[in-house]
Amino acid sequence: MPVGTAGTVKAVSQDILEELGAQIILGNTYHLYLRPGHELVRKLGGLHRFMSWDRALLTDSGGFQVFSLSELRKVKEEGVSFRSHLDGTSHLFTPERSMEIQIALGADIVMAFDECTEHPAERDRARESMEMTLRWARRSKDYFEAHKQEVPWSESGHRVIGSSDHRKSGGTPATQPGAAAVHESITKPNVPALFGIVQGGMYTDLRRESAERTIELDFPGYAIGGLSVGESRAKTMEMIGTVLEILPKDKPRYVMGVGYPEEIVQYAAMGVDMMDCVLPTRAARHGLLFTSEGRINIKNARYAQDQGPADPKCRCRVCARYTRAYLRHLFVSAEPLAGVLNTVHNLAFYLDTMRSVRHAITLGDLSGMLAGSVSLA
RNA sequence: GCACAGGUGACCGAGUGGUUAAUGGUAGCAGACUGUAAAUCUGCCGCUCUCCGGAGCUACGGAGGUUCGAAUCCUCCCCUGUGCA
Repeated sequence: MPVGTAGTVKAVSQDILEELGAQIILGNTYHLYLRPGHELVRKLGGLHRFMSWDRALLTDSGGFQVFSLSELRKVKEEGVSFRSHLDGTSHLFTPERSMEIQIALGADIVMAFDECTEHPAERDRARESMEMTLRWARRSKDYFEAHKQEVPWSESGHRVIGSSDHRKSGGTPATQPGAAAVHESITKPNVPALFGIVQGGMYTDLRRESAERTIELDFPGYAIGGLSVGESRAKTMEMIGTVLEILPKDKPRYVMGVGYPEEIVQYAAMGVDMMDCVLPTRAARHGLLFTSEGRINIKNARYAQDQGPADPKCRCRVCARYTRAYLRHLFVSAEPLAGVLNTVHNLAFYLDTMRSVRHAITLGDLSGMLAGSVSLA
């Protein structure tokens, strides 16, 4: 899942995301609450409609910002008080508030408000954090069940611009004739789903307990959070493996915030269904490209006269059209197009990788990909 | 020709007797980035060695000089800009 924190997957437009085959993207509660404000988004018909994205949308609860904005927040039982990174104003985030905002945004998948435990964390601290996340999960669910609303603008999958009540008019696209056909086969549930989040630091028994007690709350999907926060990859794998043994296989299992191409293939092979990561998009804007030949830093002098595509095996529109020499020039020149093209390629690479994973799963054999994944990046 | 103002490392530009191989930028070279405070951040950036602690050279237009010590003060010369002839 490409990450689109502020209602946009940075540097690429929605039509390109569709072309790349992205089926779902993320939005972020904290960021959209601060700007432009969830009430405004609700008033404008929900986040799908606001950003013209009629495929699936998942909103993160703000739990990660508890971790990443640690300088600007204070965690209490009731919730987390943040000082806005934009203007310094104070805001209280509670599980109920997070749900209220996410419901207003109108995402298809809503995440429980959790505390992303920092690393390293002492055992007692990790337990305390895990317990808090469990209590917040309960509160998130209670509020969500009592207040959830139909997901706006995603019923038919038809893209309808300029009509706020297209469903009432029979779902007929009001404008953009022909556009509907592109997404005709895509249907989404009307009712949003709330996912619980497993925490527990880097302690297998806490992870296990967190998973078991989160399952007791009975969510339609489960996420594993608090990973890739500085621990070794072996540790990440250990935690994922431990939790996957417990989480039900017939529900989506989502590892939050991972990873490098070779990592996400491994996680998928372990049984992970969903992942999101800023890496392909952020790295792209910083000049790092993921290719079948490994990572390349496009700003390196060695590419100044390289007439080949970013990735000779990639079939994306960027690789089909532009040379490494040109991509380097754009980056070195700080041209905005550099970030755009690099992002398109990296997302293509990630989404292609996952398409291959799905294909391999369909064929019943992921081992070949795993063997080959060493060369992925 | 005269009068002012200047000449600093690839470039711009601080520094006006001593912690100065010389502040800052830019350019250049490389690295980091994992539920996005990130089109961001970090390192290197005179030359030669290095056991990476450092060592030795050469440097602030040129040549002399003053001084224990000079990019900084003095003399002459060269060059640039502006104004006047």
